[in-house]
Amino acid sequence: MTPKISPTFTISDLCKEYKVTTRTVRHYEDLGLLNPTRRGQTRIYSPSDRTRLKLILRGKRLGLSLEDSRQIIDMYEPGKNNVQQLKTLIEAIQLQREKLHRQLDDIHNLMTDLKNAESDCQRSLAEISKD
Amino acid sequence: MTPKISPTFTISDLCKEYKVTTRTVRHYEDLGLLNPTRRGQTRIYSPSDRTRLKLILRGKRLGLSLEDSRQIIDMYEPGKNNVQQLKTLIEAIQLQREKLHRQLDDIHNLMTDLKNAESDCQRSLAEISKD
DNA sequence: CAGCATATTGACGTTAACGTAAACGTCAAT
DNA sequence: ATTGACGTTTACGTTAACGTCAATATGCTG
Repeated sequence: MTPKISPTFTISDLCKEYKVTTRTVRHYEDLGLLNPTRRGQTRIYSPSDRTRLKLILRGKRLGLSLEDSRQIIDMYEPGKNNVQQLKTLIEAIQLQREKLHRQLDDIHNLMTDLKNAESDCQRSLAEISKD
Repeated sequence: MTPKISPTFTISDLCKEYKVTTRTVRHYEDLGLLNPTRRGQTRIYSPSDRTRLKLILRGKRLGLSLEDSRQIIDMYEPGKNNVQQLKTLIEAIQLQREKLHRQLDDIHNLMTDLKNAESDCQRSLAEISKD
């Protein structure tokens, strides 16, 4: 078995891929959201680091704070063996899910509103072109 | 026909209803998102003001900036007669709708992730209780 | 090996969205 | 006439999430 060698990324690799600045990526590291290894003093990012970054940015698009994202990402790694911790974690997950449900509602409503607004505009345009 | 008299609200009425502080509501006014009338120097809010506040808060839950919300709310009032303005407005509306579609995608993915995370937790719990 | 791109670490600056505190007006009830 | 409960303006403070330098190191490339 040839030991699968996973690819690595430089900071600018990730920055180009996700359209963020190096400052942003380093900032996420300051907050403990990313933990790249080092070659010398240069940061080396693993595929898992890359995924975490992707998840952070998804969180941002949903209006989550970086702190929120950090917690959510931590939910994916059930390193917690303690029963109580597991139960607490499940509760936290369910809370997040409920929040997402509400957000789905909001989006649906806003989409409807915008659809109507657009229809109104179209109608106005049609009116105008009638002369 | 008795002229329908619409209800009015004080600042604290709205604050209680939507769980925000007076500072927040006044802040929205500073930014031009609300325009209450005055009785003396006291703010009087109309049902329409109330609706606008509700829309602003919905925007916030979706991660919109106040500036974004202001623009979106303006989209509902097509006071724009000019053809070019209407076309520009329609484009803006469509952009917002695309963004919402992306957000729907993000939410769906995040929901799936959380569902899986929860399943993992449940399984771990089941494992533990097997002794 | 010189040069240039790319990396690093500070450290101060900025913007959005309020918080917080002071100092004051208003009105109804005691 | 004083006491609350609510309202107002003004203004400085705070937090999150980076931006923007500056000074310095590292590493490939001709």
